[in-house]
Amino acid sequence: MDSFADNLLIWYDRHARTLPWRISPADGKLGVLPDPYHVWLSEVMLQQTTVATVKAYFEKFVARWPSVMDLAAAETDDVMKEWAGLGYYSRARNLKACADIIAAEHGGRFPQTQAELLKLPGIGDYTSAAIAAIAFGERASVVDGNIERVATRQREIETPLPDAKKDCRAFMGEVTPADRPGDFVQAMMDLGATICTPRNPSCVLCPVRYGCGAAKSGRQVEFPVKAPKKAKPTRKGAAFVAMRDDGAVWLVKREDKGMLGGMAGVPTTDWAVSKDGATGTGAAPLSADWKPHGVVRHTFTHFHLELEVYAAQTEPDGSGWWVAQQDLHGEALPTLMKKAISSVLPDAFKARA
DNA sequence: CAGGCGTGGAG
DNA sequence: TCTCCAAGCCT
Repeated sequence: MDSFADNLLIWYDRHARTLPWRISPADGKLGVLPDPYHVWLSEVMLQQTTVATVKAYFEKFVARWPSVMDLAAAETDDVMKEWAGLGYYSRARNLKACADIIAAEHGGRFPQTQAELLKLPGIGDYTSAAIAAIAFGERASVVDGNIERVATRQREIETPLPDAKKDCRAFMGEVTPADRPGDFVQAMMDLGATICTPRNPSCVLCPVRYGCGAAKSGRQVEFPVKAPKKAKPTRKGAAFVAMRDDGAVWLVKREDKGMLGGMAGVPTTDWAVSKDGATGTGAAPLSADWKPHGVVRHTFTHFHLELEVYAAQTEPDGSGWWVAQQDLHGEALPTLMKKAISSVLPDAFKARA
């Protein structure tokens, strides 16, 4: 009894993180699997998003929609409002679409195999395997960023990501136990998050250090090897904060496709497409005495944005709605939009009593 | 299949 | 300030 899995699970039973969507070894419910709804919701939120950020969102969602049937009965706009600030907004639309399918076609119960889960919107290779393993005990092949790091270090896999992913999957196929596969993948992720970290890994505390090729050679931080990144271009655009006499702000709903799709915001130029220069009040959605309020800088995954913000007292026409300043926090406003509005109205999103 | 798609924290 | 990046998915 000295396998990779044994060593890792012994460590996990002592050091597992306590997380709101998880049944921890510390809960004393050995063998009890967590609610698939909780696993699914947390896994979708955790896609490219930190645990620290997700916790509060997860708690809010579960409090408001305790089951997948509740989420299916919700309005999409309300889901977008609760998701605001979490990013990657297509996840929220897919989340709702997935809940609708589970309610309508699966009687409110999640499919129990990776293959079936994979068919659902917003559930890909990783998430389907994670739900199957954690919620249903399937010995599925789970590979996420943490596991890629652990695997490439264990085996000193020199192939750059993402090509190394199949080697990582092979590694997981070798080490994943038939017993407790869900705990095992969570243990791998906890190890990657707390011990086998990108920088300054704590190898001296690692339960699987003796089998680790990179620890032996001292090349831990050289793995995983990644393809070089492309430089981010800088794009420019303009945003228009239209205000009514009573201070209310004019919002519009953005198109479902593209940047910040389906979210609310102030009117902007088409900065998602324009490479540059589409700024200035000439591009304003309506003519008014626009006053410049400086530039908001924001960085997305693949470009930097310099957004010139203009403000005016004006009555826009077209589709949109007025929102009193004290109600702005309840709208589906992405962080960029909160920044733009705050540059004109510094107190708009200040903490409320 | 390479690129689109957010955000906030760490170093 | 800037770079990296955190439990990826979709097209």
